Amino acid sequence: MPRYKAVKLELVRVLSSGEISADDPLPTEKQLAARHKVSVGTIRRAMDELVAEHVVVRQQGRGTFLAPFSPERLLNRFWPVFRRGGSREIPIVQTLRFEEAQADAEVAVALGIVEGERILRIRNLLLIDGAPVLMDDVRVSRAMFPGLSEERFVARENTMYGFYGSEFGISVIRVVDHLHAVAADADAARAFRIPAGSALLESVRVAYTFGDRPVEQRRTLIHTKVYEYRNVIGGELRTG
Amino acid sequence: MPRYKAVKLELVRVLSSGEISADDPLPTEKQLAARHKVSVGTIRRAMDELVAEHVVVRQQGRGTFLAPFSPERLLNRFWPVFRRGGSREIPIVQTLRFEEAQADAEVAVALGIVEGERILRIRNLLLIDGAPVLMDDVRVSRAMFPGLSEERFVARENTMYGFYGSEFGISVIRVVDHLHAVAADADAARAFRIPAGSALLESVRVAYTFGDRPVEQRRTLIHTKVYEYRNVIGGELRTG
DNA sequence: TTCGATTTGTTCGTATGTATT
DNA sequence: TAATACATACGAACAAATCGA
Repeated sequence: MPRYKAVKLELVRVLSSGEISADDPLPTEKQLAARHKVSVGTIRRAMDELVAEHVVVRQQGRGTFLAPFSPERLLNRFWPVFRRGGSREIPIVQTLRFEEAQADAEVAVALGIVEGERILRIRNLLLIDGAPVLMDDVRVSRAMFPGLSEERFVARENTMYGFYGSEFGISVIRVVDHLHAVAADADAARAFRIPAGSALLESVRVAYTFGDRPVEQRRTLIHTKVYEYRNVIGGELRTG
Repeated sequence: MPRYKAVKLELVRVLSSGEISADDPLPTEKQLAARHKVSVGTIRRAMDELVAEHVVVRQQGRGTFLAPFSPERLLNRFWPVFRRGGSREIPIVQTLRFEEAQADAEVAVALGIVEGERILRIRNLLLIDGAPVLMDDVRVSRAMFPGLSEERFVARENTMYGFYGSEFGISVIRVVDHLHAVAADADAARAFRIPAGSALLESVRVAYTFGDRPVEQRRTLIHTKVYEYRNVIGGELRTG
């Protein structure tokens, strides 16, 4: 394995340990080079990959920081819902349910826990311009979020992933969405004020943190009459 | 603008001109460095970005090549349809219609042409394991594909994007999918052998080549009973 | 098969520029 | 202003893969 890969792995290990607060910088290039006994160029090579993967951000003159948990960045990265033909809009979240439960077989597999283990189940309704557009059903391992209560959850001033990060030191770095079209059941029909049987977009998502560790499983129903799920493949290229 | 960016732009310009055949390598680092009067390291910096963007591939000892039009690579990159909970499967394509038409307002905007301009309209049914899973409606500018006939199209031994590349020198490098849930109309119901009104996943895609030039607009209906559209955000990170 | 030339991959070190504190 | 930290650029050396003589 090349040295820059080894350095990168070690950096990720440190970042995922939660020892680095979101606000203070990592050691400088020179310090890291000395510590790992490699040249500054090798540190840069490792850092360049971490930047490309949105794990860290670097600022000239300031330093290198863990990618921030700001709503702006997280929405931009993990919120693929847009007004049809238009831009992203910020939803208002209503928490409908917040309860403890036990993991069934499917959730247990998704979260990498054992069946019957305690989980939290959170249901949210998301409104844009007063109209219900999304309905969320989130399941997380109870053990991964000690001390999380409904009060703290609804009092958060951040996105859910930002909340995971700032309050529990858990960085969501990757999500996998499985998309299907489904017919609205009675619950969904009522929530979206549409006839039962209407077509809805269903997203079953698993979010991961470092080391491929699952953080949450989330089932989302999206009313795509006015909004849509937008996916860009190859969005990196910006060569006029 | 940094010099490596300028070099990169120039490289993209050359690659998009179609002068580089898919099989022969670009000039070597040393040659490019001499030609652009920069160091080899600067050439590498530009190349690294092009590799990250899947525009070129590099092989130690061989050289640098335009990203190949192989079905393997293109399916892996631009085909997000998987068996539910399973892996990607290769569909069989039936071309149902191949005809000339005129661009309506929506297509004209998507393809960056003027309303009424001649287009090709291609409808395909895609089957996996004998079952119809997708229905495609593809629209491309007639002028962009001179000499394209139904015979050549159905005789192709490649994916459509591979065909664009190998026969017309057009590299698809980015696609934007707009996903909605819709109710099956009579046409779709018949094709998929499902009741009219069933929920289907609709993808409206625009594919782009270099310089943000649109290549095709494609409306796809997906029967997500057994298959699904899968989207990974942050798939770059592979740090155990 | 072996060998040598070619080409990219990795690592090092240095110098200079630019943004931040 | 001065010190700090990242950004850009250059050059050099060696390693590893490829290919043809």
